[in-house]
Amino acid sequence: MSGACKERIFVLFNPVPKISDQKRAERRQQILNAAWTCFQREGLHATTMDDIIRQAGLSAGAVYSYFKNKDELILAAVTTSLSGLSAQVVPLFAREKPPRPEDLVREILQAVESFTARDGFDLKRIALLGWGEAQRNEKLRGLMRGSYQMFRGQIAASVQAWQRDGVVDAAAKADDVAKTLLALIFGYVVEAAVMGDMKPDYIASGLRGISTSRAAG
Amino acid sequence: MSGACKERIFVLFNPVPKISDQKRAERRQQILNAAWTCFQREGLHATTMDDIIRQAGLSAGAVYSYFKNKDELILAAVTTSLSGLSAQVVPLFAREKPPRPEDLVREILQAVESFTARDGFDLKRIALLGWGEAQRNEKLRGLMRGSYQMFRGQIAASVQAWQRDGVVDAAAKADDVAKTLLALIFGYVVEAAVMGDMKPDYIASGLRGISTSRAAG
Amino acid sequence: MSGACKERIFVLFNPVPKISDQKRAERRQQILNAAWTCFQREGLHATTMDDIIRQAGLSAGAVYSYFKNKDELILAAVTTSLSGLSAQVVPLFAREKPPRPEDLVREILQAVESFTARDGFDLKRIALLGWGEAQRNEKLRGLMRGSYQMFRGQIAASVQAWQRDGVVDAAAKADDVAKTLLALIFGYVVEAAVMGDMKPDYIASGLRGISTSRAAG
Amino acid sequence: MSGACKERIFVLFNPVPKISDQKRAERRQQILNAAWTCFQREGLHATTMDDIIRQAGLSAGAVYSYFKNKDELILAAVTTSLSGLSAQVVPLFAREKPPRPEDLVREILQAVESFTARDGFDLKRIALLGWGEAQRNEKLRGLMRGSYQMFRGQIAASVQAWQRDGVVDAAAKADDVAKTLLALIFGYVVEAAVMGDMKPDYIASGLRGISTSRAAG
DNA sequence: GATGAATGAGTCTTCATTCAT
DNA sequence: AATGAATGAAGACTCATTCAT
Repeated sequence: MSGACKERIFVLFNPVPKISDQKRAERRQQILNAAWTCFQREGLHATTMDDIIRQAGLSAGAVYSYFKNKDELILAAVTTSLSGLSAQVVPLFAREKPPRPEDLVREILQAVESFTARDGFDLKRIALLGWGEAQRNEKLRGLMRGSYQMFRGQIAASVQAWQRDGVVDAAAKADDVAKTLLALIFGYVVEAAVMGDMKPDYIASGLRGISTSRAAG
Repeated sequence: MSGACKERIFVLFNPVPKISDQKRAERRQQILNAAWTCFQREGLHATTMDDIIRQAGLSAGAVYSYFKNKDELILAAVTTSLSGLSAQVVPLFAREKPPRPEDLVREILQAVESFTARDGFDLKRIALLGWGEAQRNEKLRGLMRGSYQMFRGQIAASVQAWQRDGVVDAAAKADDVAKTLLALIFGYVVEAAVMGDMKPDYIASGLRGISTSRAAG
Repeated sequence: MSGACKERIFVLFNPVPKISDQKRAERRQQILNAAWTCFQREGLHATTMDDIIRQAGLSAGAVYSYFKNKDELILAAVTTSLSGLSAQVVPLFAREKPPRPEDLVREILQAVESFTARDGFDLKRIALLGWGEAQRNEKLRGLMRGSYQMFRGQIAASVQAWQRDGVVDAAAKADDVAKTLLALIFGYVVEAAVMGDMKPDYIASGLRGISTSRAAG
Repeated sequence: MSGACKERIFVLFNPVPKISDQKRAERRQQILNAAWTCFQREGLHATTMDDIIRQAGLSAGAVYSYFKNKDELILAAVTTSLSGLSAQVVPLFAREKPPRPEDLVREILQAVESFTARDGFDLKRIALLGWGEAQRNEKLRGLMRGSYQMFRGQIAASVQAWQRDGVVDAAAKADDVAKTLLALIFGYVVEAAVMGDMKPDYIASGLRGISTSRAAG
């Protein structure tokens, strides 16, 4: 046995070929991108693992080394888009004083738009699919509720600030207003996905229209 | 007794075994109910035909004699719930003068609730799944857009009435307000399905809260 | 109970509606025609009972009252065409003296053509399918062999007549010649069905060509 | 020993699991053999994919990775046997001078026999089934016609050689003779498959018998 | 670590046949 | 006798996942 050969064998048994953490993260993201592309095109369950594998340009084994099974990939695809969106929205609530309701909503929707518009597809559709999936997937539902609960809380805080400033009726229940604004945001996502003719400005404009005048008939 | 006799003769000369139209309609509805139950429990594509067949208590062949294939059953399940809902909502717009925005929205949401609450399940979930499916099913998307377009038009007409009465800013674009209110309705469905803690009143209350006071900071 | 009613009931239990034998035979033929049409279009096993039922313009029950099951219908369709063909060909052998080989073959092929050309389809195709089916259906194979055995015998008798007249080499084995001529007839059916450019005259002409001259190279 | 070492390193850098082309071809042939066995036993459409899968000793998925669907497998089974047979027959026409008609026919039939006799079954039956299938399968019919057209052309060339040598009447139409000889070959296949008592020699003998003597009655 | 061929349980759908009316 | 709705076993095909190389 020659020295050169020994070296080689050493290489064989040494865990050197380990991919760097960064490389791993990139690969994972590559798979998630492929999954998003396929999911938004075909839906969560009508997409096959093979669709995703081919879209990612990897081998089956490779994909399965990043995600244990399809359910986990679905979960990751939905929650990642959820958390990514949260990350975009959170800073909007960090300001000392929130802008007027219609402006806050517009900013949130713009954040949604800027985060969801991927090259070639639209993450809003993933949200839509995710909501449907949450009906049957307890884990996802739990994650989702937690995330939205937090979001609602932040909106409610803004509402209270508005109430202090007289922008919103002090007698209103802040929680109801928060639920209403969250519905507006969710509804925007649906309407944009289904009808296709939506822009954040329309909602801002509509919201201003409703809340401006106030004489009873 | 000639009655019994007549019956027999009727049988003799009438090659009957054709099922009555009413019976057919009932059977169809029975299958649709089974499909709704399964779909809202498992999602559109994760539900198997066998699930539906067993839930309906029929044979495979029987189900397939009412719906050509799974896609058609999905289409029927979604569009039927869509049109059923329309039927509930349309009368609300038939009145000479619409109630105030928050009241109209509350009534619409109540109609949604009363239509969607089936024994044991909730058609709002079907709507959610239907929106997701519309992303990949052109026919469904077309049907859905037509239906919602009409709905929007009716809301816009109410908005114009409100503008005449000074309830809504006359300078607002009625279409934007209509889009906003539709978003609110869609969003309510999502939030109710995902979070589970919604009632029409919350939205009515929240909407009133937003629109009452009006002094800038 | 009125008298009229009794009469009616009498009618009910009396086996009057019995269809006449002739009517029955006509119905049977109607079904066979439908089966032939479907079989030659789609093949024996790719044809469904429903195809035949619809083609015959009858109900499932009606068809099943004439043929116990699909296998029996296949058997009847093939053997009927077989025996029908036999009936056409037999008279050709009844003459005291057979015409020359090429003429006998031509006549047989013409009989095949005239029997098989139905309006809109071609029973030669049924023969083709029948031969294939005989590979797996013992009963059909037995029937077929018997029929062809008899046919061969009649050809062999003609061959012996030819040999007495010096038209065929007296040293030849009559059975071999008979087998050869039968092959020619079968082959014509195949070639006509597959290639589509065949006429009895071509075979007669070819046969004459082969058998005329006789100098070795 | 560095040999073992080299091997390992080769494995390390070469992402192999792709099956070799030869292995693939073998697998394909294994499936085709299984299909032939099943088809000739049960017919094309009465054979189930499961029959073939079990006969091949493979899994469903494996078979489907070689043939897209049943129709493609049928097509491949028939055309492969067609082209395999062609390959056997073509050399017989490559000689400068064709043997006498009965000898050429005998040689062709012997080639048919030697090619079609597989261990345990007989490809002639596949030909029979293929002819039936060609009635309903346009693609197969096209392939088949092309192949037989070419075959006919080669026979016609032999006929012309015979005519130059005075073996066949110079006045005969070479095409008719070719069609006749092709019919003889097809018919042999049918008669052998259906009656079971055929040998190439019988046809050769019969053909000689017909063509030897020539005095009219 | 990486590959992609192989597996086989599971899915959709058809269709021969029956039988209540 | 006649009908055609209903049955459900069986067939074609897919696809998530594994594992030998």
